[in-house]
Amino acid sequence: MSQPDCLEFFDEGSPCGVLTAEPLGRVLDYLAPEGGVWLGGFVEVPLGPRRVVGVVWGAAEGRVARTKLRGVIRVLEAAPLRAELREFLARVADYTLTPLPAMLRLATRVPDLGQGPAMRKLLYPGAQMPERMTQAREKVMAVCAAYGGAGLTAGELAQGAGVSAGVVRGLVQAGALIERAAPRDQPYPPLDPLRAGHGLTPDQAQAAAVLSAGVQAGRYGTTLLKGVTGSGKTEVYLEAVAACLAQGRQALVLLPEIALSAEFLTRVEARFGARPAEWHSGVTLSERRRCWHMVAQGEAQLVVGARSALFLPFRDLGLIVVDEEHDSSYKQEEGVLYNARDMAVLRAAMAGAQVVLASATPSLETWANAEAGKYARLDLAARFGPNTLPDMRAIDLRVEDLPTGRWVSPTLQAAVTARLAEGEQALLFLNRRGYAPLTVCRACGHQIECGTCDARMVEHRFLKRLVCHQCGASCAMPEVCPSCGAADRLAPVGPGVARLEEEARALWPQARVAVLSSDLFGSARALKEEIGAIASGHADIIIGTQIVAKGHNFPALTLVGVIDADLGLSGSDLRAAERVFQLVRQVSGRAGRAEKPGHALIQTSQPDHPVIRAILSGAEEEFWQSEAAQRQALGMPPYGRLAGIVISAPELEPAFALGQALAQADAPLRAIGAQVFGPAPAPIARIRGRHRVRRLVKAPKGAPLQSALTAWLRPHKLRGDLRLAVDIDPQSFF
DNA sequence: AGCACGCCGACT
DNA sequence: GTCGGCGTGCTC
Repeated sequence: MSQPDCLEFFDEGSPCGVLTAEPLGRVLDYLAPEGGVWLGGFVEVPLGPRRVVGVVWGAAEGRVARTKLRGVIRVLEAAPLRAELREFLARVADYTLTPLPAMLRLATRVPDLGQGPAMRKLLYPGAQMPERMTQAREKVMAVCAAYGGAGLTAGELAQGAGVSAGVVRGLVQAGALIERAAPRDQPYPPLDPLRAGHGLTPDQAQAAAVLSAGVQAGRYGTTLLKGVTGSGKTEVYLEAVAACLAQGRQALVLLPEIALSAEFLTRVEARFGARPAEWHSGVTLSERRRCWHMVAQGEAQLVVGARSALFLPFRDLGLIVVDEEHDSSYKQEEGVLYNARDMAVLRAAMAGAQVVLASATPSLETWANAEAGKYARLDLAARFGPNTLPDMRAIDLRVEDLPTGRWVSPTLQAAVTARLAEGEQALLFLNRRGYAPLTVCRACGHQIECGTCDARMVEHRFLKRLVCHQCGASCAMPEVCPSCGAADRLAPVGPGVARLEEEARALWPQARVAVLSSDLFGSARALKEEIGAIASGHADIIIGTQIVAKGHNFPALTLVGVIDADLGLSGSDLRAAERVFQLVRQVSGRAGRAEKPGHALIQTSQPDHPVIRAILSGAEEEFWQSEAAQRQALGMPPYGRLAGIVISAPELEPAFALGQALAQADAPLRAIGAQVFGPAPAPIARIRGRHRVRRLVKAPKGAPLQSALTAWLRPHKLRGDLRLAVDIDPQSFF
């Protein structure tokens, strides 16, 4: 074997390093199996009494004597993990301070990886009919004939005919059915990049040409594609996808809220003549397996997926589109804490791919990167000329003087009534993030909280129960106040979706009211159906949380009422202003998509707040500039670096004590000029019975934050039930 | 993560 | 005397 080959291939009996998804923290050495194994190959290895799946990660570490090594059991059929993805996982692990096994688990979340061959037996009608025909046999043959050339498994056939497996087996033996081996996972139908796309305006065509040229160059590059809803962002970046497919490379489109992809997939199908591969929590196990393997074999040209699709084993990735790049759901907040938008840029840089970050309201980080010249920037003009922003006005809640328990001001009420009279739709938007309506006793002021979390309980009128929005625990609505015993004095305070719905039904009894709230739908499918029904006019008034602000098209919608724009403005949240700006802007931009003029009414008690003023004036660049200046002065991201250290334990005491102890030896942090804040209760101070304490570390922009954190935390070994998690670039602050 | 080993309370 | 609680440690 020549020298370079030794780096890539391990001959039978030679030691190799294998990474498994077990939380061991390092690679284990095994002897290569009969026939040898390639670097990156998926293998089954013995681990203690168990057999686990792993990946040949590199040369043997050599810390265990060769004679004591156990052998690889077998090499799996899955395509080996490519160097590009292995390196990417290692880089993400380093950046997020995540153990490598956890990264491998992210990248191999596919069913049946360790299971049998990628082939299965399918049954087809045979040449002859069986000598003895029975009713059961006839049913089987009829089902088989109905599916013709497609072929069915024995199980499917038996189930489809409503007979036992024995009947099918008998027919195979009699030669009436013949078995043929077929690949378990079928390739996706080819997408045609040359199909005529949507007619683009000259503006859009030019932007598409710039993006396509970037893709054709075959190098890394990131472009901010900025344009309001309706400016044709999707059509433009689909042209970049077309250019990528035409090059024979693979493309990935990331979406924040996969529940909203029904319309999107239809648009992709219209553009390319077939549906792309999908990757998100809603797809079936077999579709998931098919997607993963086809991506690895290069048989999936385009994947549309949620953030975890970023870790699919692409063969030749040429383009990543991050749609609605500002969306906070790109930040994974549990388990491996990563930001898919930022990691998409990293992966693209490693794969020599282009990135398109699309948004009407980019995050400050992306805006600043474009400003600094690190990203290119393309601005799309609104499709219907410069005056397509809706007519936006603030409603001063200090003047309107709403009675308690009412959230729709007379001005907003009149506007909605006027829209309904025209047969148009109105949206009442609730910025509910970080905000839970309280259930308060009017007699003594007692507030009902969840038994295991610090979150307040939210009333579900329909269910007549209180539900914790943090852990999902629920309890029956108490009849009397648990504190003072007063009967019938418990009342919800603050606008929850259910309360707003009730008010809307009272104000407009003749109108059809629809509620769009993620917790009302058990599945993405149910949500998709509801959105489709609303878009086609099955509702007059839509009540929703930020779920409606994520790229959906309601043609008859001409009025948006923001119920309480103050909710996100108070408090110490770093991104509060940014988020309110984005949400209101985006949801407002939704009004008047069609020919009818749009209106946005924003209820606020701070109409002079710079954020509200920027929203109303449409002075976007000014908003970002002043926000950027503020962050820069404070040394906050993107002009400084942040990390959260979250310590959790069943009891508050030990968690807090460890938080304190961390301050004792902070030399590694001081060495890089970092400051430590806290310890303080974490954004969610208690989850599922665990108390959470957080310290925040702020470091200068260029500082080696990760290595300093590692050095700082290394001496502290966690005893008992204590857990410690590092959150690089935290998103949540309240 | 599993699954062992190992050292202290309530049972047949 | 044993069964079993889960604390600590190992897996090439």
